[in-house]
Amino acid sequence: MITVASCSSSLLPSLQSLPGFLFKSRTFFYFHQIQNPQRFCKLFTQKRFHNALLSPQSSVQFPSHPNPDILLSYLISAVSSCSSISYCRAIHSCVIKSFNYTDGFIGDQLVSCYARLGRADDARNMFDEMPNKDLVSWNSLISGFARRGEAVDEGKYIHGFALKLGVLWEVKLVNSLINLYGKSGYLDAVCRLVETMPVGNIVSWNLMIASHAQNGTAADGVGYFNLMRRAGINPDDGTVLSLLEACENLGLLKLAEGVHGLITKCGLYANATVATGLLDLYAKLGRLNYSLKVFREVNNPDKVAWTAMLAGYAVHGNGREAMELFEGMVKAGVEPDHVTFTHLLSACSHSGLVKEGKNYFDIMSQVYGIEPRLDHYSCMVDLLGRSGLLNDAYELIKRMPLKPNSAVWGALFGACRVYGNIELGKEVAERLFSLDPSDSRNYIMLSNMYSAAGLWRDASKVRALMKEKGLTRNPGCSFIEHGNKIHRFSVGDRSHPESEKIYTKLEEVIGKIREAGFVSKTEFILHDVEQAVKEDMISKHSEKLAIAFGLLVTNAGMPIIITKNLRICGDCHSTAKLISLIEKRTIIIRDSKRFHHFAAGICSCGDYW
DNA sequence: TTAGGGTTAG
Repeated sequence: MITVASCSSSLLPSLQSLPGFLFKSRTFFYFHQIQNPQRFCKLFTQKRFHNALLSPQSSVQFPSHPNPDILLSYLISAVSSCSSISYCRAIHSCVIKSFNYTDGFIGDQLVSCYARLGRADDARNMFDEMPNKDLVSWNSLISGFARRGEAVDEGKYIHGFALKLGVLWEVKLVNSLINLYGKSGYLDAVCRLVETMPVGNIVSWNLMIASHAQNGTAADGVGYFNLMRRAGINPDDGTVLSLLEACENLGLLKLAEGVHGLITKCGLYANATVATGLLDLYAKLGRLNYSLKVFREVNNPDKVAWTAMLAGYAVHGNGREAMELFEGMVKAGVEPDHVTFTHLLSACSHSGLVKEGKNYFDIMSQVYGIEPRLDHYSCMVDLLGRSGLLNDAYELIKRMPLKPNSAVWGALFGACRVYGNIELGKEVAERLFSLDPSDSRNYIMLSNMYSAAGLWRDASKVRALMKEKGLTRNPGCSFIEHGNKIHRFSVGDRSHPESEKIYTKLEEVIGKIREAGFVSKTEFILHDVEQAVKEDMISKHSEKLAIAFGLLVTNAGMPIIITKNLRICGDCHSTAKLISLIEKRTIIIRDSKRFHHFAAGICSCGDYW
């Protein structure tokens, strides 16, 4: 039994002699009597206690206990499960003050807690305080740095140290280092380490696949998988998760289907992490129907699985479905969290559901006790801005208690561009320039805004500023899968072997839509050049070339799925709509922000691109 | 009477 009592501070001395745990919130002191440690541990994972412990005024005191190690151990495991950095710090200082535990397993646990909470520096400080470090301490520290993903120097330091200590060939340590180097973009070091490694295990293989997937050589990662199979090693959940990551980076649906088959064959489908990873991948590859199929096959989907499906609906612009899914989630008794709400709000915004989005934003804090974060604010600004409520969006930014970041201002900037509000756009652009002076996208967008309004002089000033800062435009390119290969196109690209046919097809299709009365939206060209030249440039945009290629190589009735590295341009957007109508094709384009489904002359984004 | 390290999905 745990008894929880709130009392005034005058009762404190008498309570402190009891075995229990004491903490104070802003107004009350609470005392927990520990008779059943397991329940005690569970208690700390409950949210109502987090709030008290999380408040800045809270402090933690330990009354006497027959075995303080046990008490601390419970506390620390509670810390790691409640993911609270302030609580972790409170325990840390208490450990130092009251018990002076700076080594042994208590120290290891704290290093691990900090590492798992992503606090590499705190983990490092704790680690440095410990006089006796064992392998577990080392591994905990490395995993903390790996999570941060920019720790090559620390990796080298630890690597050298481990060599000196003669513990490098502990497989878990090597794996930690592979992970650290891989996450830090240091693939060379990964390969060198593995070449000299006496013996690895399945985790080492999985990490090799993941390291390649994360560093732009996903095809080599798949190669490692084939080597692994030839070596007679059976894949596990970690293997397929690494492969799913490789699929995402290669963008190959065929490969994803192969991994899906592998998952089924190896009986890994029951693993919630694997199934969720698969459904997320299908959504990212434009196959929302496959995602839904996987989702329906998951037994008792958890919060993450529901949210992954919701995120799929959101990015494809299926707002109503997302809302229904959310209702289903609540009905199933699964508690949504801040990530769920981010995607739900984003779904509302991508579908223009203003009233609904506002309502979800309200109930998020009022019903679910989730305080809005920056992501939620940028969704709300996008939602309001998209429907033309630019002032409301701006007011929300002024009112928000957090310091707006570039995502929040960027959402408003996007709305300024769509609604041609140059005055506000200029102001917002200044904010973005000061927040992120080297992000060329903001300069391009402002310049485009001026160009669209015919303000050529202002547009060229922005371009000059870009040049002065040495910023270049990230070249746009589009990708399309065909015959187990990704075909890449850039503007005016003639490098494809089928180039002649592609241009002929493109001319034919554009001819058809011009006959239907369509005029190129040449305001999307940055430069102030002759109309004819503009039309020529814009007609060779990478997404148009990819569409023409898709029309050539796929059968009638098949959807054409294209990925673009930047936002789709307005002219390509209109062209894709008309092609979908004239050629009777579904065209799906994933740009850097969302999916556009073009069918029968309309786009799922409702023309707010 | 209990706890720590390597891959791990939204």
